[in-house]
Amino acid sequence: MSKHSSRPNNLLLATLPSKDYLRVIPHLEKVPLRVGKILHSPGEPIQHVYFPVQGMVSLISIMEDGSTTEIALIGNEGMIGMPVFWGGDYSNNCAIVQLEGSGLKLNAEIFKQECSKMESLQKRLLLYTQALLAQVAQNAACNRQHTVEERLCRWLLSVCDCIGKDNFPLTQEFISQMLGIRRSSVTVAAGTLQKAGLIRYNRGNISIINMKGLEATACECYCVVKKEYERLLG
Amino acid sequence: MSKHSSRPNNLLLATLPSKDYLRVIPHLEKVPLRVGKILHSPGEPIQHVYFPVQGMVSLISIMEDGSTTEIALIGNEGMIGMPVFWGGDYSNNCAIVQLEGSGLKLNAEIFKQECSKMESLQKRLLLYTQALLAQVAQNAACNRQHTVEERLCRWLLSVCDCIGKDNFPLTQEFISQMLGIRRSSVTVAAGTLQKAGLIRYNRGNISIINMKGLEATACECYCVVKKEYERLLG
DNA sequence: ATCCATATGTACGGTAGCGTACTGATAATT
DNA sequence: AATTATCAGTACGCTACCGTACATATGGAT
Repeated sequence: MSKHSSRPNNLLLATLPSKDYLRVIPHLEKVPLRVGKILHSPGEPIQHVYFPVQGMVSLISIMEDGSTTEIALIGNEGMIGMPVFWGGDYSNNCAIVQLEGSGLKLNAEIFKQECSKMESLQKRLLLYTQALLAQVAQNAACNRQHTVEERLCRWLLSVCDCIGKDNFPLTQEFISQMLGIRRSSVTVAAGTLQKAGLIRYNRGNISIINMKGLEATACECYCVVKKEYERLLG
Repeated sequence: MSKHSSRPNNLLLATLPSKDYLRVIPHLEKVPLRVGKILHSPGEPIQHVYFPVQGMVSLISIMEDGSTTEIALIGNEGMIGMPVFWGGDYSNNCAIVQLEGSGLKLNAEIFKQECSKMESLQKRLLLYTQALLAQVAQNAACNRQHTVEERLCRWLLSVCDCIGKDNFPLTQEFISQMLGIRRSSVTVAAGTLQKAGLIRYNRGNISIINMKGLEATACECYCVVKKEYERLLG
């Protein structure tokens, strides 16, 4: 295997120039990302940043009454702990692992030090910031304008892109918390999609059967965000 | 008047160290911000960035069907044209002036050049980025979880903070487009608030009468975002 | 094989907000 | 003063989704 292909499959890191890449790597620790693990909590200074390699992490907002809404969905194209980069140390959101995987962990202080010396990483993270914001902004509008079924389709497609598989273990309860809706609303919408032959549901396992069909049923937001990620992060 | 007090009342610029501040100022052009003026359009490279001094600018998302949703609300604490700073050159959103005012205009290329040489400005804009994202994220969750009346209260309070006055000219039609709802839904909600003695409405003019009462009726999102702005931008 | 926890399906009244349409009020224009 | 355009109030049927509750299915533990 070439030196290049031995790079971790996190796209932010993978595109660093060799010089900078070699500089970060000794500080990175490969860790498993287990479902339910909270990578940072609202209001608490972030101790470590993570570069996901596999799996999926959700950024969620939790209201006073406990209701949850997904703000953004992050996979191996991104980084967890951006407030460290921005300088605010923490945020009001919660980063939680939704699909098993692994990532590269880095102490926040070391990250700050190294980042300040690496223009390539800064540039990359600025672009990633814009992509992330595009996603969050689209969510804000989508939550206001689109139906449960449209949003569910969009979300399933996003998950699919995020982990690069067309089947994944997720309960309807889980999904309902991401979409900020009732569990039984998910059941109904998922049932419709299943009858239409777009997905198959099996006790906590979803398979995407007809990707094109899902895209047609999803709201425009899926494509809008996907294109923007491609434009910004290539 | 001291040299300091002659600084423009844009908080991002106002807090720069003197050295850097003096460096930017010759490039800034004071311009009026007239209602309806579009400062940048979706998908089009941003030519100028703006530092609002007075007035209010909305960042809005426009769907394929023409429906609009406000993503963020920006006043003299912020900057318009952040994609230039992030490196993506443009975004999918539209920046439009909602309340008359003025601002400082700066060519995007010059901004990039100067910004790359000024660490103080970069740091400040990174913190502002986090604040902006906090606002957008809260909107995403708020749009999902809260009622029209709660959101209207929140929005009115935000406008109030943004321009520092308790009365402002805004039609219900306008507000409905910001909140992503029908005009007549605004009428009903505003009517309730008026009967409760919290606001007064007069043919395109809103006065806030009972600020505390409005806060009590608004959702938590108002305070959450306000506190985060204070924490990050002090 | 049985039990149990977990996951999913279904039902039903309730309601917030929509789409649409029409009326009434106020300011600007002639 | 009369006309017009803009803005706000009201009404009404409709729909998507909620809150809640209960029934059913399924895989893992005993």
